[in-house]
Amino acid sequence: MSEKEEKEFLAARDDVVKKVLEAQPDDEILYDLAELFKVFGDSTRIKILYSMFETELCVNDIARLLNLSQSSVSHQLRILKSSKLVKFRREGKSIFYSLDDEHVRAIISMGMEHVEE
Amino acid sequence: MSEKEEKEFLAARDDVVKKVLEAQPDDEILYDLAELFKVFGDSTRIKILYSMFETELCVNDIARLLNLSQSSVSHQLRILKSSKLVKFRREGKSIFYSLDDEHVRAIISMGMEHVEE
DNA sequence: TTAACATATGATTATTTGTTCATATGTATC
DNA sequence: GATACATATGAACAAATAATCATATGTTAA
Repeated sequence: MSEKEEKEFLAARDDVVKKVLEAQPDDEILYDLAELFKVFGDSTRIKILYSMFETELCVNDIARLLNLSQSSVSHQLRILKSSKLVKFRREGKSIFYSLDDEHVRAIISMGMEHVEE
Repeated sequence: MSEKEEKEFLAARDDVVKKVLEAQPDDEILYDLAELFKVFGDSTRIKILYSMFETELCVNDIARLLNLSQSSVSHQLRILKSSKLVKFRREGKSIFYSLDDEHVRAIISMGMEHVEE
């Protein structure tokens, strides 16, 4: 590369960087996005989410199903709740959890497609 | 709840648990799925991925763009590479990275929709 | 209101992980 | 080959986090 070409290359890169920077969402949004994926990024939580793919389950169901302590399930459900990934309703002594919306299913399905390649 | 109702309730729950267990993918798959989302679950990596949404970038571009050290970017790109989320090509001294496939964009977009609610 | 059951939560601990610093590898130009 | 530049990598350290244990809260039925 000649010296002139070199200069042009650098200027071109600067241009690209500047444009990308303008198109980039606010840091805050990207931070929230990462936080969201972090919730999906634990195998216990993924198992819990997946078990609710077709039906609602109570805490005890999940604990037995996945061979986890009640405490552990409860802790994880709290995280899933606060990320709005699951909703719940009380019925007597039990509390039934289910996936909050179609986004959750869609995100998991997309991930599955990538993994199953 | 009468004692009989109680018994029926427990039997019904057992049934549900059994059915869910049968429908659940292998642990190995769910583990891989969690590992995949874990990669998306860091704000530095999300920023890197997002910056490549429209165009390929070299390591130095990304470092300047996101105000990160070259080393840090390189480490993260290694993780993104091994998860098959980005591909790359060499051009002279530089190495240009880009998103590997449409799944990556789709997963990020889905996440964005959830976050932006 | 007490006993029994279901779920939630706080503190502690062990593990995982992202960044930094130093250095190595790879490429082009002289 | 020597130099300069771009990227990769290994080791070490600090911060984040999931499981466990103990205990608290909430609900039902006697």
